[in-house]
Amino acid sequence: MTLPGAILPSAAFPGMAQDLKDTLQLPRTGFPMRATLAQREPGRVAHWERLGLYRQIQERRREATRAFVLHDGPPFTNGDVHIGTALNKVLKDTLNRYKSMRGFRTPFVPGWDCHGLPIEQKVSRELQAQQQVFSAAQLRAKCDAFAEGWITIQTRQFKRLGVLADWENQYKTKDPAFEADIIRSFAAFVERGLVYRSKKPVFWSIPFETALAEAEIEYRDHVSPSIWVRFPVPAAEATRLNLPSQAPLAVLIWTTTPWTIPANLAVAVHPEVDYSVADLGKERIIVAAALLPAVLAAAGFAANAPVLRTVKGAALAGLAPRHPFLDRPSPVVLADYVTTDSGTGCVHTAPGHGAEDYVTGLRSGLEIYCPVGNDGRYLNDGRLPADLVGLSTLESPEDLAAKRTSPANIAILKKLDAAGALFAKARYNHSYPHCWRSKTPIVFRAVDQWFISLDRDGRRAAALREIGRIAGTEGWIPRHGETRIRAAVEARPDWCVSRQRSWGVPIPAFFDSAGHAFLDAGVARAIAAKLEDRGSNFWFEASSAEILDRIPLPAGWPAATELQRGSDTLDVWIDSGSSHAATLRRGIGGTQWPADLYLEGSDQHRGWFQSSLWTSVAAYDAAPYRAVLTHGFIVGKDGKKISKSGQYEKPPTSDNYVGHYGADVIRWWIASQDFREDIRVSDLDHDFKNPSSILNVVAESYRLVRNTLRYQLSNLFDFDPARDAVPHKRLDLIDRWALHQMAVLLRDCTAAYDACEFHRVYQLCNQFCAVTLSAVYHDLLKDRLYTHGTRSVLRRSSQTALHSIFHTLVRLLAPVLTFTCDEAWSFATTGKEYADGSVHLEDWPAAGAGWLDPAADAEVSALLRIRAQVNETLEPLRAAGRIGKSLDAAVTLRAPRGGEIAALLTRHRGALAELLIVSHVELTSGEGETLAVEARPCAEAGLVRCPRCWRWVPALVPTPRGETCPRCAEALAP
RNA sequence: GGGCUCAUAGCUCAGUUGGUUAGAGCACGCGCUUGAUAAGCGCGGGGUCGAUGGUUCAAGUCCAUCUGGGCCCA
Repeated sequence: MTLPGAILPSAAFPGMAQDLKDTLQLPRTGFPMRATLAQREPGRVAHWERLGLYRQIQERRREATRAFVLHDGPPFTNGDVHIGTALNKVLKDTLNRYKSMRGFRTPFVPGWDCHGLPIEQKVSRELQAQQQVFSAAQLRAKCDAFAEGWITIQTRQFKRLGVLADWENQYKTKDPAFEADIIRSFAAFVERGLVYRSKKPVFWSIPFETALAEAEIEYRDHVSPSIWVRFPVPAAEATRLNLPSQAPLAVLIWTTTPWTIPANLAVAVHPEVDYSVADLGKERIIVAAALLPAVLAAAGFAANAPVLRTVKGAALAGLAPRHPFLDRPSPVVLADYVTTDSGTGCVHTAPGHGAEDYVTGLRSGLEIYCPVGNDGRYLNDGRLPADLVGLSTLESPEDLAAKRTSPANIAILKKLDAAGALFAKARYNHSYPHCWRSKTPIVFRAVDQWFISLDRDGRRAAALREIGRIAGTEGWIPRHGETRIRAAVEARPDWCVSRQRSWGVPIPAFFDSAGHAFLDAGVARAIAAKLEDRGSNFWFEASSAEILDRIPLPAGWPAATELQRGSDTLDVWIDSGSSHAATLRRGIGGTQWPADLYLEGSDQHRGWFQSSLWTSVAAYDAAPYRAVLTHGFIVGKDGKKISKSGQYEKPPTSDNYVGHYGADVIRWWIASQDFREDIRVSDLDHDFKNPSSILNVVAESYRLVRNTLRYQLSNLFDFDPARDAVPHKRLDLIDRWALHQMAVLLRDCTAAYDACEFHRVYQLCNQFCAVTLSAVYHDLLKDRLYTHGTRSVLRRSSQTALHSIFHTLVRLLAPVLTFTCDEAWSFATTGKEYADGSVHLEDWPAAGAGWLDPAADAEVSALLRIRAQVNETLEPLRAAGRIGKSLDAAVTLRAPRGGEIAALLTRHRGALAELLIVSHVELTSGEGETLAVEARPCAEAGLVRCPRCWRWVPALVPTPRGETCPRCAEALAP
């Protein structure tokens, strides 16, 4: 029936073609090509929960000699898991899974950071909106419920990402036992004598008598008195610094908060700025040269006052002008933040009333002086004039409505005027911070705070020593992490740990009626034990006597009944910084101290890495981690940050990304980029349909890998390794080559995992699947897998290799593609979607004996270079429509006579057609220097096409199912 | 403004101690296949290596300055 030289159109003989097709060993698998991850992954999450996969993995490594403890940094419990948080958790999960497969015991206890202002503020705003009056304990209960709600949600979102963790033993900073350990961490600082009391300025709401956080501030337009004030320079002082002394001389300052003048302790100037001594006739003033005209204009002077001297600010340092109405000097100090944008260039400095003033005060050894009480009134501290005592700095809503300034301001203006110090005054419109609840202007005032000294008892030196020790074992990854934390630790001022908040861990301090503070490590520990038992609300609800009941008080303490408990809470950085003590030290969930690794964003050099280091160095004189690995931040496709909400229609939450792409694609994306630098992501709006967007490219790559696994699975449907495996020595050359490539990939990927360079795993595997397997190995294997009979040794040889490669690859990728690999592994081992086992319970793959085969690699690599040349030759034929698939071509290879290529080709004469995926190869020799390739359609070479295997052969032979090539006839034989 | 850090094809990454015409995968374009088929194969185009200046016989690689990002401070 077959006409020689003609392509058999299968459509003309559909029955027969179908008949023959049925004799092929075509791929078979239930593993779906379409992943539909977003729909199907939740099923596997539930499956893993049923299996208790985390427990099973821990159980399997229970006796492991090596442990890998990755200590989880707690995310804040006030919203959905952000894509950046997802990145962090997935990196941890990937590493844990890898280490577990490598044989490590990998307990992973997840944690939650529950306390803090953002939650307290959100909750109190809600209560406020409901017009509810609430106690601290009530507010705390609401905050607790709020945090708990988000823990539930975030847990689900983390699980959805495929993160495995010991959720039963998770730690929460709000748990009583954890809170107790926070207090014990604090007690360790107390024990070393590091905790002291000092003042620091805070935003203060007078009506509520409370400190405010930045987030509780609203900026509103406000009219303030703007005043220029003389600080007279005594003649002797002027002479001392070689300034004109013949007429009255004054340093001129400018301020919009007259009420802070009584707290003035210095005048700050910039060392590099030029200052003029201007002669106004009756007096001389010192101001920044650049601001002289503006100052003169403000006071109604002509702009042409003669300048007697110009000096750098640095030359004024140490000059001691007098306070305008108090009997004390106000020395000139230097400060870099002084500008000549406004004012006089001579900055009124009250360390108790301003952030920069405070820093300058600390640096210059000034007192942090604040003569204003909680109620906003001047205190009777024996240093203020009697007529000021009791005056309020508050501008009430009535004052504001009447555009009246505060009683304190009015009094100060009068006082300055009376003292002859008021050079000029004006009304000043500006944006000024107001309390979000009372809508009144806040004041900045220093209040007593608890501080931790970082230098006493050699703690800073100890921290730096630990940083160096970790660097010595290459523990800072990347290496410049050391520079960063070292700079942070070296530069950090003493740690202000008290907060005037409710939603936090109470500072176990007491006060007598005179306001003296009492703090003791032993008492603190006893209170920790009590709160561990009764919950920390006990502190807020009970009396001091109840709190201190049966707690022995140290010598020198008043009776408990005379004490009042403090109301401050601890800085939340102490909370999370105590996590190593509250979990690792206690061996929660099988963990141990110190951690092998902390893995967080690089911002934590100044945050958690540092706070953990301080608490640990205080308590144990050692760092709580052996190594610290940091990742960068997620940025948009333009390289700019995406964290600002509102930029996108859909917020960049983990669920939004997972819902579109599936967790495995997100995990594949996370693996694809070098996370030590910025990590780019496409958005969910404009980029969703763009095939070139980052996530769509990654999704495409995912499909490639998935199909590669599917090809292997589907061609192993009739392969039983116990029955059909071919010993390695008897494997066909191309199969040995493939196993060699697999062994190399395994070696390289293992090294990449060990170095936490997942992007190399991505690149290597992508390349391996796309080129080594799909384009080369899998493509040329189709002929023997589909058309050789089940008795074919070559087919079994290839299946042996495919089986090994599949089981290696699926485990190699399991730490990253957790869902897909488990699914593929399940189909491979049971033929079903879900199995009782899991790829995640398997060991890390090992290359079989003989897999590394450089000889086979060299041979096949050389042949593949020839294949590339053949493909190039074939392309014009295809373009001209003379051939379709490469199997339609007959090729002549003319190698240089007696050369290496000729020898190579001769050695593999029998395998060339299959390797090149052509029907016929003819070897000849020629004189040229290089290999010459010629190709023509098989039809023109007098060959006929076998309707079964589609190869062109010299002649067909009859079979019961029609004519086929001799090889197919043999395959069809019973 | 300061500390740390990054910059190689449209995207993600390689580029060893400076040494041939700077590579890969994906994406893109043009074909093929229809027995991996919402798959697979082939071929191809595409980069003044952020900019400028310098060191050198030779610079993506070393140095300086600048520009533009990121994190942390101020």
